[in-house]
Amino acid sequence: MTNRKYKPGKIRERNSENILAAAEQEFVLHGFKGTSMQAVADRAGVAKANIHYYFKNKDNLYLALLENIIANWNEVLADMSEESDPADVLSRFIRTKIRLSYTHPNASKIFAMEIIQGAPYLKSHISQAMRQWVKDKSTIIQSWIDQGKIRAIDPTHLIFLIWSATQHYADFDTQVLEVTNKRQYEEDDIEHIGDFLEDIILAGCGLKPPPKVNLP
Amino acid sequence: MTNRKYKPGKIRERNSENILAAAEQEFVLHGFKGTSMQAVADRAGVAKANIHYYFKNKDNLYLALLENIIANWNEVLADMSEESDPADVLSRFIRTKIRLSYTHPNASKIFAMEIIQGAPYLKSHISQAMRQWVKDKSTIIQSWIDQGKIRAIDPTHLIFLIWSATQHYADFDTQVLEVTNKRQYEEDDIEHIGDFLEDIILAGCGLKPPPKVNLP
DNA sequence: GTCTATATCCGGATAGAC
DNA sequence: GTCTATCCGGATATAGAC
Repeated sequence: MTNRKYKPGKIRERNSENILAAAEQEFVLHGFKGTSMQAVADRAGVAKANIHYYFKNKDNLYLALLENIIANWNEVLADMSEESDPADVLSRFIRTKIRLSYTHPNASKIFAMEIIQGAPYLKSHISQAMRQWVKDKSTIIQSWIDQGKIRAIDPTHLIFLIWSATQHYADFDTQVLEVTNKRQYEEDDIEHIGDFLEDIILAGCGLKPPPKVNLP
Repeated sequence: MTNRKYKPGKIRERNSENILAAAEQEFVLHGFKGTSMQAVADRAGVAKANIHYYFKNKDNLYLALLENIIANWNEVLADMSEESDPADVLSRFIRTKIRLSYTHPNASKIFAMEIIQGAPYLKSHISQAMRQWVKDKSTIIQSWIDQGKIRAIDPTHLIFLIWSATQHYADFDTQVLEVTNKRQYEEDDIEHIGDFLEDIILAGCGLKPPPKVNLP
């Protein structure tokens, strides 16, 4: 029954968030088709019919999750420009994405599975908003190359490289943790991974001092 | 009915391969739970009951696919040693994996989804065979560092970097192709991606001539 | 070896009492 | 807003004729 004494809108909000959190877990573990509304309901602690009350159907529930995920990523690199310092921008790009993988691993995984399966729900978003985003950022990186600020490398593939290298730690955490024999990531690991990727990618772009190695 | 005149064993083999190929497609498109035996049967052009005759149940069919996939990867880097030339080994590693992503994208995708969902069927393989593989290769890379052949970087994370950067083009091909506005990869694309990744990663390891960039 | 038919169960979705 | 009961389609798996 509705507890009218305590802010009516808050109940809806709290239930809605519980359901979304439960759905996130289930979709990661079993995929879209493999997730049952019953399992989501059990995990969220509500009756199955209530999920339909809040989200109409399974598609809508899934889409609500995807929208949350995309919204979170729109802040990344919002402020980069042709005048920016490349080393600074790339460093922040890498570290922001690594931190997102650490704080929102499930979001990254759901997005990954959606793309791997052919992006049935996100294809239009990718070919529009995301393509434009990559185009904009690539243009700025190209301008850095033209200014001699960084080495001549393909800007689009540089973006793909940073995406893949950082998301790997969220999407494949099971593999990374098993191989490195850890139970979960610690703050130190995140720091170390950020250092490693910044070091090797900035060096790859010619943004680090010359290496101390005997070249052939 | 069995056509006894023409090599009885071959029929079993051909059907088995058809079913595996069809299952690969379906598992990629819909995930493990989302794939129906009926859909696999239709795609393979056999009756549903025959799949159970050949593979007993859905789990076995999936496991047969996973074993094929893993067997394919065991050739990679089989011959690297402490005496090898790092630039040569890393270059071949990168290009072999890119080519595998090009020739067997579905294998990569099924493996990726399995890991993302927590590796329910492969966890033991990862914590045993795969962990040992990474340990062995990391030891060799570390010896290169000790010999001054390459810059001091974390060997394990270098392996993760190459894995993630190369597999990205198979697993996220939908995203890559939509963003770059192509319908499918061409030979030239594979060449270009190989060049890009070899260039930036070898430079990151200090295996390329000093960059022509104004350092701060 | 291959097919049809069927047993058995579980999924999403909704009706309707409270 | 929340719950129980239920509809109905579709899933895995198997039995048994051919």
